[in-house]
Amino acid sequence: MIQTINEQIDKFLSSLPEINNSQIISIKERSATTLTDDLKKGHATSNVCMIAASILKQNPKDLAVKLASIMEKSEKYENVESAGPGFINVTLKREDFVSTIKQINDNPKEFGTSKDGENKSVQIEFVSANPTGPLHVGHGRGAAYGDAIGRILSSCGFRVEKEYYINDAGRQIDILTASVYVRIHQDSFKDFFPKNAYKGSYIEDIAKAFKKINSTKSIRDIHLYTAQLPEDDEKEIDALVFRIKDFDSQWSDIKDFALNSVLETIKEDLKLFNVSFDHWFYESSLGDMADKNSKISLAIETLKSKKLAFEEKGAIWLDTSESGDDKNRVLIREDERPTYFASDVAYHKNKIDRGFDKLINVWGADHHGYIKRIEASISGLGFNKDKLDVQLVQFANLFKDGKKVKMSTRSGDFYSLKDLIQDIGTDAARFYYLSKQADQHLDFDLNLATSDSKENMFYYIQYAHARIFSLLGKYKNSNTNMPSSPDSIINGSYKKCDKLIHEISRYPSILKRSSLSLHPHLIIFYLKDLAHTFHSFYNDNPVLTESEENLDSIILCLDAVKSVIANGFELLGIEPMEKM
RNA sequence: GCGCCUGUAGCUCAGCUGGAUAGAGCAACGGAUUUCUAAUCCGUGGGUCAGGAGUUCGAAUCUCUUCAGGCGCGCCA
Repeated sequence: MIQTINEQIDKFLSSLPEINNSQIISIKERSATTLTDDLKKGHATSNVCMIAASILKQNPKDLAVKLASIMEKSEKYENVESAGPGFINVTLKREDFVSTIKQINDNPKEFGTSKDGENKSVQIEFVSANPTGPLHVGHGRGAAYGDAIGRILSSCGFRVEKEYYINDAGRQIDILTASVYVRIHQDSFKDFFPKNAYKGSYIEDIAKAFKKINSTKSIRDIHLYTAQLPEDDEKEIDALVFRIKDFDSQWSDIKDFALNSVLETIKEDLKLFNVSFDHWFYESSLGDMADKNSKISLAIETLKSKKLAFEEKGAIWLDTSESGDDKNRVLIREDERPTYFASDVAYHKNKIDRGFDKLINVWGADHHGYIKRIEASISGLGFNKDKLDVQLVQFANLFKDGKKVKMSTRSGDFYSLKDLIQDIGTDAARFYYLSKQADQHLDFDLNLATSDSKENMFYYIQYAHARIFSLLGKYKNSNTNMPSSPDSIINGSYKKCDKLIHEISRYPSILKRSSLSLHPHLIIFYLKDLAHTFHSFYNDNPVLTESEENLDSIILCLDAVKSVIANGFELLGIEPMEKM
C-alpha cells in the first residue's frame, strides 16, 4: 500500500512545473512514507512535501494541500489530508488496512522477512574466546548479539555464515597445557602451582580425564622443572612451559587433549545458549613462518612485496600510517615469532579470499584500537576495507543480589555462562543481553530477570504471547476450524482491534531497520510496544463473550499478533512461552 | 596527551536518513478484578534532552566547542 502511495507521489513530483530530474531524485532520497505513530494521524504519512519545499523553495503547506487533493480524488484511500507543517496523512480503505491480518495468517513465518540481501553473503565472526576455559558471562553478550544479527540478516535474505576463530596457536594455549600438566603430575610437584596458570577446577577435571585414558609416568627429578624459576609471574609460567616442552614428549598429546576438552565444553555451553556456528576456524591452520607456503607466510610476503611491511630493529612491521593508525605495528617479533596481529592479517585475508561480500567482526569494545590496523592490513593486501564491518560489544556488568559478578578466566573465580543459564535460563539471558544497543554499557540485574515484578520486560512480552495462546486454545475447544475472514473488522463494525492491526503492520519496517543498523534491540522495544497494545486491548475487551462475528475477527487478529511476537522472538533466539 | 564511545524525568533506558505536543517501565500518588491468566490495565505529577554556539522553514538527532564519565593507546591476546 505504501508503494501505491509512493507511486502517486512520484507522479505528483514529475508534474510540478520547473522541476528537474536531479531534484526529483534528491527529494525521493530524503523523504519517506511510513506508517504513522498514532492512528489519529491516519495510517500512513509522508513528509515529501516538506522536503520538496526546501529543495524547490516553495511553501510546504501549499504543496501538501495540492498533493492531498490529487490523492483524495483518486479514490484509492478512505481519506487523505495535509496536516501540520506539510505532512500528508493517508487513511487507508478498511480492506487495505486489514489485509495485514490475512497476509500474516496465510504465511506467518514469512511475515516481515524480505529479499533485501538476496545473493549477498555475509560472514559473522563472533565469540572467538580463547579456548582456555569455559565461556563466562563476559562472552555471553557477544554470543547473543552475533547470533541474533545472524538470524536477522538471514531473515532479510542474506546468505549468512557464522564462524568461531579458535586461537589455538599462541602462548595462552601453552599456559593452558602447562596448567593441566602440573595438575596431572601434582603428586610430583607437591604443593607447587604456577601463580599465573589457570586455576579453575576444570583444569583438574581435564587432568583426571587425561590420566584415565593415557599412561603417565611420574616425574623423577622434579627440580629440573621447578628449580630457579623466575620470580616474575609471567616469566615463571613461560619458563615452565619451555622446560616441559623440552623434557616431556607427552606435551603435544596433553596440549591436544586440553584444547579439545575445552572446545567441547565451549561447544556444549553455546548449544545450551542456543547459539550455533557454521564453521570453526583454527588459527593453527594458518601455518607458521617456517613454512614458506603457509597462509601466514604468504600474507606477510604480499605485504613485503608491496613495501608495506618492512624490517626495523630486527622485527617486521606493517606501515599503518595511511589508515590513520597512530603508529606502525609489529607483525613478526625480533625472535621471529609472529604476533597475534600477524595471524589476524592472514586470517582476514583468508576470509576475504573465501569470497564473502561482507565480513562482520563482533569484538569486545576494548579492542576498538585494533580496528585501524586491521583495516590497514586489508587495504594493504589490495582489498576494499569497507568489506569489513567491526561491531563493538561493550562489557555487561552483571549484578546478583546487588553485587557485581566476576569474570576472570585466569583466577578460576568466575561466573560462567553455564551458571547464568542455570540461574535464569537461556531465553531471559539472551533477552537482557540484547535489550540495549550492543556498543553501550549494560547493567544486567539477574534478580530482575527472574522476578515477577512489573519491571521485568521479558515476562511482560512472554505474557502477551501466553495469553493469546490460551485464548486461541479456548476458541479451538468450541470451534473445529479457525475463522475464515475478519469480516466485522473489514466492514468497520468492530474497530477495537485497529491499534493492534496498525502495530503489527509496523513489524516489517522494524525488522528492516534492525537489519540495516545491526541493532537487535529495536525488535525488543517493538515487541514491548506490541505487548502493551495487546495487554491494553485484552483488559478492556472480554473476547470470548463477543458476538460470533466479532469473535471471529478478533481471533484472527490475535492469531496474527501472536505470530508477530513469535517471529520477533525467533530472531532473538528466544522461545515464546505458551503458558506461564 | 591522542583516539573511540557516552551524557534525555528521582532510577533504568527508547527516540529512525533532522519533522507534528520529547516517550516507556520502575519509583510516588489515585483508581480498575461477579468476566477469557492482575507477571495486567487506566489516570496524575515529574524534562533548560550536560552547557554554549552554528547550519536549517524545523535540531534530542547534523557541525564546532566547553564540561563530566567510560574504554583503548605492548615485539600481550
